[in-house]
Amino acid sequence: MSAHPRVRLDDLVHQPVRFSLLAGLAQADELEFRFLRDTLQISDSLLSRQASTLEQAGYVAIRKGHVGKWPRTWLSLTPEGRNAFNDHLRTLREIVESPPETSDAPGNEER
Amino acid sequence: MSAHPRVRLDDLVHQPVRFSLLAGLAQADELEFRFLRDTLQISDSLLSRQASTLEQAGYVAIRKGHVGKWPRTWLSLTPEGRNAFNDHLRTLREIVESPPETSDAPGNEER
DNA sequence: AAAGTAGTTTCCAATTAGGAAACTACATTC
DNA sequence: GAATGTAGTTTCCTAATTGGAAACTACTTT
Repeated sequence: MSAHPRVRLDDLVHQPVRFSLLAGLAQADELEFRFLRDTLQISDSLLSRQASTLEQAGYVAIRKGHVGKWPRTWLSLTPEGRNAFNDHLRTLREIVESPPETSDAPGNEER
Repeated sequence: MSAHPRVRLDDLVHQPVRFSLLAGLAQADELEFRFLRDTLQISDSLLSRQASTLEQAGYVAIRKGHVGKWPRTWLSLTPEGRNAFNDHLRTLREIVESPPETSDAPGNEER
């Protein structure tokens, strides 16, 4: 018996804040920390930690630079991050679309 | 400033076990408790609790009956459950598809 | 010196997930 | 009629997660 597709869902990707963050990055080369914080409507501390989490997982790259003299941080998706995100979307679709197996193989008669 | 679609995600729907359960029910009129337990590969206790959670939320109907003399339980989606699930899918797509707002409205100049 | 920018880290409370074990209620078997 | 099996349900418990607040770092401007 094969595993239910659910078990292939990536918790790191599934969590709504991170899912939205990755979805944003999947459509832009790079996004600013503050832009993400504002559009996702979360605190600095939360974004900072979620970004670190995703960076540690190898899903997101964090680039530090300056605009004028001010520090600034940009996030982008790594290739692995893009794969993880796309795989996750595929799995979600699979869960939504695959009909429940009627399992009328031998050995499943009513009792 | 309008809310990010993420905030419209329904936690009750989003959680992977419940998401998969609802996805299954969305494609079948009714499914047996044991069938769901086996295909989702979870313990009886977990399915029992998730089913109750979804029932209390009004998303799932639980029907008790007998097959021969043995008790049996079937789950089905209520209309509200179907709406909640479909809304959730719409929101997921919206998050995935809506490009990050470049927000070049006045007042967003570089510093 | 004080206040502001741009985050980061620590702290904390609240919630959740999920298995194990115990329990209910009825049916069958020895 | 005592033990065992079916079909769940409830209670117990541990581990992990979520997310804001507050404190902190480091540099800049007033």
